[in-house]
Amino acid sequence: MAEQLKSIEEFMKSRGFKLTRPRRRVVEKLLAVKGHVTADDLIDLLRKGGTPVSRATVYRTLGIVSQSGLIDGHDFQGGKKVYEPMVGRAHHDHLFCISCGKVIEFSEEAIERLQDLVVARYRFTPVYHSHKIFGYCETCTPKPALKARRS
Amino acid sequence: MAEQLKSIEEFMKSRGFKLTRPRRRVVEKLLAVKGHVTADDLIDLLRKGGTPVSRATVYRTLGIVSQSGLIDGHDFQGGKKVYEPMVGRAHHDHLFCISCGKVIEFSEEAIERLQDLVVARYRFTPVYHSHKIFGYCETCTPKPALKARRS
DNA sequence: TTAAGACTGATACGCAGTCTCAATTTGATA
DNA sequence: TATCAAATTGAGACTGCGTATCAGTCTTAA
Repeated sequence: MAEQLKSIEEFMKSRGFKLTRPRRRVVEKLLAVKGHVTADDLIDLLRKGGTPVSRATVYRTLGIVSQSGLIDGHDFQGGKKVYEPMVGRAHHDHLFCISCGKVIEFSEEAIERLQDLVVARYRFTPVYHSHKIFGYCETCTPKPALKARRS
Repeated sequence: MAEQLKSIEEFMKSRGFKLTRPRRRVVEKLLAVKGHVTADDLIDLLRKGGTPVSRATVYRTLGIVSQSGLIDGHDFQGGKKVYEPMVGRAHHDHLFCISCGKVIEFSEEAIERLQDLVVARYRFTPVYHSHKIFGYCETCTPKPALKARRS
């Protein structure tokens, strides 16, 4: 955990940013939460935790740290970005349940390698990618015996 | 083209929607444009074409038709959705150049099949997916001889 | 201590997309 | 063809995420 913070601090230094107290609060809170959080979640958590940080700073900090690859931002529902720490974690992609909102992580080395082939084919230099599969999770999948869910 | 419109009309009928004149205008314009268009592009094109359709109707129509899989909506830049007709086209995914905005389509059967394995593993019922690779296209990729582009 | 520059926070703003609701259109039926 | 209930439309108000602004604060180095 302190290790993770250190990585982020180093990244920021290398880019000429300072890890100020408000920024540290944002990053620490993000690292402390497991799973996905929105910017507003963080703002709330910080305020409730007695260490409020302004919206602007939260957004700015997330923006800066996102560039490092140490945290990832995803857009699942459209219009609300969720963040998750990636420090020390392997890359993964997501299944998103369009009924209950559940997020399942998956990683498939073979897909990653095929992506390498694809980008090579187009002489494209990849920076990051987003691979999301939307559908119904096991519990939300309409059972054959039941009426199909009305969309 | 008329064929494509027919497919869309059938889909709408099957869902209890009418293909009214404003909706037909939106769909026809979308089919006429090759490549990607935003909702605002369509609104402009329709107005300039002398057959204006209100924002609300354009958005509603795109929303309805999107459900059919006959048109696809993508979110490349975050905050502005682009649509493309898919009628009679094979599924494909995208490379997006974060420097010039160029969009390259690719399709990789092997990746699609691996996705099937992934969803089966989690007993997930896929409805649609989005696989985007962001980076630099051939012309925007910084050449080794040149200074690296500042992000 | 001081000055330059980075950062913060309150809030105004931008903008894509949705909602509202009165007016209009549609299409099934008589 | 006339009628009417239901669906749709359009103008514009509204929502909500995220960004820009800018005066005031904090750092840092001399």
